[in-house]
Amino acid sequence: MPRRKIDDAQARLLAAGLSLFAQQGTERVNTNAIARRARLGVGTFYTYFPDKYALLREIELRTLAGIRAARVAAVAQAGSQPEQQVRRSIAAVVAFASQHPEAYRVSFGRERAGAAHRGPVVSESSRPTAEALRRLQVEGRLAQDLDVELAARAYLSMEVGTLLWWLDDPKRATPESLVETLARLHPATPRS
Amino acid sequence: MPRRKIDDAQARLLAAGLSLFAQQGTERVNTNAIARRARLGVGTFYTYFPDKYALLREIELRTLAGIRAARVAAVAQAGSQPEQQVRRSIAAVVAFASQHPEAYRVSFGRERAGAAHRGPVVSESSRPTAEALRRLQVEGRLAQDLDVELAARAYLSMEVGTLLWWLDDPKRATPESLVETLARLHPATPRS
Amino acid sequence: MPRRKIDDAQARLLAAGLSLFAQQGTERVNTNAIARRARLGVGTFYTYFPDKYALLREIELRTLAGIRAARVAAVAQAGSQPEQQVRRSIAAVVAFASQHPEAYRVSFGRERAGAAHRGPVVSESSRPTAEALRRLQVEGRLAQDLDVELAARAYLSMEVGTLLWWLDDPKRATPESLVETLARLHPATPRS
Amino acid sequence: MPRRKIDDAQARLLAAGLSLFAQQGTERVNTNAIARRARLGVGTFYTYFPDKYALLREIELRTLAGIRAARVAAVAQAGSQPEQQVRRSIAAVVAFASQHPEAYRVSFGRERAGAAHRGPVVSESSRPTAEALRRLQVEGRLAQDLDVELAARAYLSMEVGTLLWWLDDPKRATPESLVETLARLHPATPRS
DNA sequence: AATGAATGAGATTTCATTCAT
DNA sequence: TATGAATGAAATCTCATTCAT
Repeated sequence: MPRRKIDDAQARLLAAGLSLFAQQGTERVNTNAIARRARLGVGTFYTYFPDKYALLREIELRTLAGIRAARVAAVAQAGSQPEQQVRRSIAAVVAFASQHPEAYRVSFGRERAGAAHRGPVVSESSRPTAEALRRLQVEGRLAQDLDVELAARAYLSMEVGTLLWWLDDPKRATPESLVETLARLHPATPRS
Repeated sequence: MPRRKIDDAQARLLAAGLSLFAQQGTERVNTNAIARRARLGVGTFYTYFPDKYALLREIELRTLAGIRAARVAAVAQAGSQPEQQVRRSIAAVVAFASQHPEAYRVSFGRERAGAAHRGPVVSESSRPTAEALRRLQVEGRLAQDLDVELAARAYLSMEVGTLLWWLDDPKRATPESLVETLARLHPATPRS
Repeated sequence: MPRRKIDDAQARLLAAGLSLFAQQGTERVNTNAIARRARLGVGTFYTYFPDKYALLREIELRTLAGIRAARVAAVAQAGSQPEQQVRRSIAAVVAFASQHPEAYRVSFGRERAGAAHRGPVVSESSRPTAEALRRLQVEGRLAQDLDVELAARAYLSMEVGTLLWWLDDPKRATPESLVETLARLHPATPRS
Repeated sequence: MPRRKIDDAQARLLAAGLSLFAQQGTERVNTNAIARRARLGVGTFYTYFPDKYALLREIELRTLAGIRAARVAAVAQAGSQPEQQVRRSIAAVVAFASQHPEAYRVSFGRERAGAAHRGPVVSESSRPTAEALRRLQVEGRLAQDLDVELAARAYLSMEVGTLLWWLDDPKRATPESLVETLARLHPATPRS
């Protein structure tokens, strides 16, 4: 009997799942296919995940964590200027999506929820963005009557939607123009 | 066997499908359930639609047409001022989503296209928005270097994403604040 | 409402059934398709035939009657010589199959029986052949110990099987060579 | 869940299919019934065969192989005399049909291939018979102008048709009379 | 007599999950 | 732990037949 490190088997299942979900869509993929792709027995799948959607959720959580880390690092590198922070943060997400297109699409894509996919739908928290906007408001650099919660949520929707559209066909735009456009439309960015 | 007015059966199936899709999600609903809800025989479903996704597509197309019509009417009522047009157009869509929450969610929701849903995923064309932006650019009322195609697509993502989030729990915001926020973030809206 | 002569409707259904059965096979064809092809309402089918297999049976019976008539005419034209009669009879059947390939294939072909096809399977009676052989036996022109019933049945199997094989691809042989071969192998034909 | 010897399940399915096909006909039998008869789950059928017709085809191929082997053995046992070979070969097939009536009927019977049965319809190759006839022709023991291909095909049709007719009711003839009659009508057999 | 919308029994097929090895 | 043959609930789709018009 094959003896691999536990993490090896789990990692193989995650990779297999990610690859198949991205290629064929969440619903068209079944657990047997994931196990086969991972070169594991069909029963082994259930040693690591209770079902297909648990694996999907794990992929989503890891993707979210990756994006969060990328944002934090980018903001840390940026100076204290809000505009600089916004731009760096956006650039970090665009880079992430570019480097992990499968993970991004599987985690945020339309072809995503599933028959029995119950748990809370994964989405980036709008908290950090909302708080950053509030800080600007306090400093008087942003219209006082803007609903920052709503604006933060709206901005994130835009970011996700635009990146998914871009990943559908990366020739649609350069990463630079994406960053530029998203930055300009960001609530914190002043316009002429 | 029951004889009803022609097209009655189709209308019943559309209504039943919309209702069930909205309640349970595209994948959890099967054709038998739709037919039963419509008080029709299981085979009758297939007299009107080749499969579940054809019905879904029809719902989507009707929703799209409804939104388009609402936008056109709103813009026609607005004067020639671009800002007024933008705001009216947004208000029209918010009203549509508010009045047809099931149709909006089923047509645009993350609760996704699904397994065999092949046809082109429905999404509003970003054309009209892009052209409106371009006109403003020509008139010098919008930054010359903005990528209007990209901005239009980004704006629509924002609008859809925000409305879906709102419909998940309409207490999250008033329709007025939604319109206000979306209008402010619209690419055509100048900021202080 | 269309008013046609009764026989017209029945004839149309028979023609439509023959054509569809030959093209697609007995099982792949359904009553709705037959009615549609006959340009009649789906319900009209049941005015003339209780089900698909009744129509099939009617086709078979007509085919058998046609073959019988052709044989009788051929034998009548032949003189009193048995060999001449055999050859003419065979030629008549080959001509029939050649002129009505659909009817022959539908009536005798392998792709024939059906789910609920109950009635007696259609096959040419071996009676006339057996009696002709018996007459030859009495006259001392055929081996006394030949089982004429069996021989007659065997010959008919050969004729039908060979003609079906031929109709599958008529380039396989000329009608003349078919007649020649079948005649030579006929029990009544002397060899060497 | 039950664990049986590998291939046991396949063998059970083949036996169940043969039995049911022979009893009720190819079309009246469904995969569920086959699985049930084999005392296996409905899904197990699809582990071994893609559909009903794959199982049927397997039965046909095995039948064909069995007949071929029986013929080869019989001819090997016979001496070098052609007539002896012909008679032994026929006797072998009659014995096979007698011992495996279900397999013979299912494989060759009018109770036809059916709806979706696509693969090449099974039939014995007429090659060996044709070549044997040609050899006799070369040796001058058979009329030079006989079309041996056609004669071989005709003979096989006769054999199959006669055996099927016999199996419909074995009281119709003794195996010996069948062999005798088929042998006499065989193209290679001289007549008085 | 003719129609065709409606019907629902029944067949096919998939796949998450189990469990003896 | 790992395995994969076996399972059966459930979904899709077909089509012979009915019957109000």
